[in-house]
Amino acid sequence: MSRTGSRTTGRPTLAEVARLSGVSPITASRALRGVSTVAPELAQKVMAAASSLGYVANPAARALASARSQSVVVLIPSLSNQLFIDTLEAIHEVMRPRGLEVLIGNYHYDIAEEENLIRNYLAYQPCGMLLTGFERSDASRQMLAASRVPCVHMMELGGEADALSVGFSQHEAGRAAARHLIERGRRRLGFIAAQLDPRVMQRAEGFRQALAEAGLQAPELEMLDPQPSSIGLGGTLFSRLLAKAPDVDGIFFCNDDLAQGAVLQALREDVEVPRRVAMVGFNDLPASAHMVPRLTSIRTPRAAVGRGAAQALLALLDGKRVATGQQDLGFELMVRESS
Amino acid sequence: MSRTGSRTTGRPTLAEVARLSGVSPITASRALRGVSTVAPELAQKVMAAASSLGYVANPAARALASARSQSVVVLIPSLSNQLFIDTLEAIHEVMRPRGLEVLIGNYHYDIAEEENLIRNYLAYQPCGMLLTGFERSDASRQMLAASRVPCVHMMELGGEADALSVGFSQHEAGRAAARHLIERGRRRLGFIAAQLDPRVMQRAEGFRQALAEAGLQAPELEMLDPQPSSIGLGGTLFSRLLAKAPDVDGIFFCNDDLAQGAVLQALREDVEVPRRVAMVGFNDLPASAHMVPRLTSIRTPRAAVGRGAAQALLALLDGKRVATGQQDLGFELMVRESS
DNA sequence: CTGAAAGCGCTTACAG
DNA sequence: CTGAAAGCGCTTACAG
Repeated sequence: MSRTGSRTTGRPTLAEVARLSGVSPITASRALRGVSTVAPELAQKVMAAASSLGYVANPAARALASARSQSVVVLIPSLSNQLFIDTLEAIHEVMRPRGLEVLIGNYHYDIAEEENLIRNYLAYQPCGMLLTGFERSDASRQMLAASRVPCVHMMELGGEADALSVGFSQHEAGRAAARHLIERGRRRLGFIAAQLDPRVMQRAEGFRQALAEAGLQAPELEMLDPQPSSIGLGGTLFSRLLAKAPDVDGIFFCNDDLAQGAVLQALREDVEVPRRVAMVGFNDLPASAHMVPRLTSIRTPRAAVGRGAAQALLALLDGKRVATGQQDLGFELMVRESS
Repeated sequence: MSRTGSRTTGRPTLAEVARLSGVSPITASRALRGVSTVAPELAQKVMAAASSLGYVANPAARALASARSQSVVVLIPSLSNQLFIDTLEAIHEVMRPRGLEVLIGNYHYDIAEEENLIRNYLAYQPCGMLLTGFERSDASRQMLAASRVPCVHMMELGGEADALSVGFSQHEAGRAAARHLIERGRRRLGFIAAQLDPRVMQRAEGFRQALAEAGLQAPELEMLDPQPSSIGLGGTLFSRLLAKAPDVDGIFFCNDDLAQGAVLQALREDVEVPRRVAMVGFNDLPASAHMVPRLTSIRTPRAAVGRGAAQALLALLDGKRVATGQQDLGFELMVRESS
């Protein structure tokens, strides 16, 4: 009946493109998706018709018909940590040119929230998922497995045997920080950390191991605070550690914002850095190289992680079995003035 | 034929929920969407069936049938400016509980890229759009108008008569910065800016106007650089301005990262702040209150802008005509040590 | 290499 | 307040 069709969108449809180019809708569909079986001349015609009409495929119809959307879900624990912003940008740069939409889910370091996000996003039938690390609820793991959506894990290495991951060894990074301070002649090494997510704790372990290897264990010089990491907290924890253990002569911070807060607090309290206390940060956030003194920090390959994870996922989607399960992108110690 | 149905998703469907609760699919649909005409007892049954099956509606099917998705598109010029992160978070906090998905488009301060994003996102049939400011291409404007998708503009006030906006007066903010410095007795006022997007230029105008009102115009003390704003650039521009005009005694920075870079550079060059040069930043980013000296800055209501814009859009969707076209959320001058 | 038929899982009108 | 019918705009299988 109703050709008055208030149900239609007004946007050009595949059928119109097909009509204009004199082929069937299926052929038009194939041509537009770049399916190779279409004769080049027909494909040309279809492309021309599509662009002359300003045709853009309806993603909902496409998803419904194929039971798979052109969306990739990325789950990250925080948006306020610059770290993940860089990773997200890199993911976008890889995915968008391929016509894939990136759905971002921030679970605020809350495993139950991540589970809800997974439940909801699975309904979108994403063609792939990019996850942060390996810690999640059993329910999350089951939903993910049942959905058979291809996943790539970011930031950490490891996980189950068949898991794909792109990241670096958090443990080794923590170790490298400690060894650098030890090589600089420091003997009373502190560790200041916040958030305390799995990756922070892996760095803590690496740090402790290096101290143990050098016979310099000092659990009394650790300040672990579960609050979110921030500049303000870094200053506070630094003051507290110094008051409690005036002989501390080197500190590793689990994130640069803490280190930045500490170096500013030191300036305020006239504590000489690095003469009295050397400092090493983590992530090498943009501000660190400009601090006074300039912060030594471990530069993490966060953009490369996003890019690598996105590319690994694309390879999976293209049916290319990815060669290696774990991609270790390493890290780099940027030695500056604070150590 | 194929009840082997590899086309189905395996996920529970509305039909199954309907069968389990003994109603028709339409009634189940209505109950799940909270359409009020459904008898409470039936609605109860449907809800129970849905949750026992773990039913989550297929957004693609929903969007296809209703010609409208449950997605809201947010277009922002940058992700590396903490400013927009806070706005995005606030938007998510309002939208997600309502079951709306937030699609984020970053156009990197590039109007042509914004146009592409609009073209592509319109295919998703979003139920609404949140835009940054009013500057965009004619094509963008036409597509938006033709789509009839409800829009709310963020950050700036103004626009066309029927435009909805939530923000604050960038012009007044620039003026307030200048007046504060003048009240502090400063007479040679500089302006350091980067990115030079429309909002920066509006602040510049306000700043200039206040100088003019006080007879203190000094165009030679303006350093405008189109590069992206960053801490490093702030330090560089500050050094350059000081070298060029040693008598500058107050500076307004269009963004806090520039001001942070300048205050750190001043520390390095032994330029006393505020004795020799007072500084006022913009946005009051988290690090500013911790600088040495602590930065005076204009705190912008970025989370409130996101929240307000999201709520205004929801009101529009609910058919409540929003009372006011412009929502001025103001700003606050945070006076600290640098001025 | 191309196409006619069927169907993806919902909601929109329209009745009653 | 409830439902049978039709349709949203694509793609999947199946033929040829």
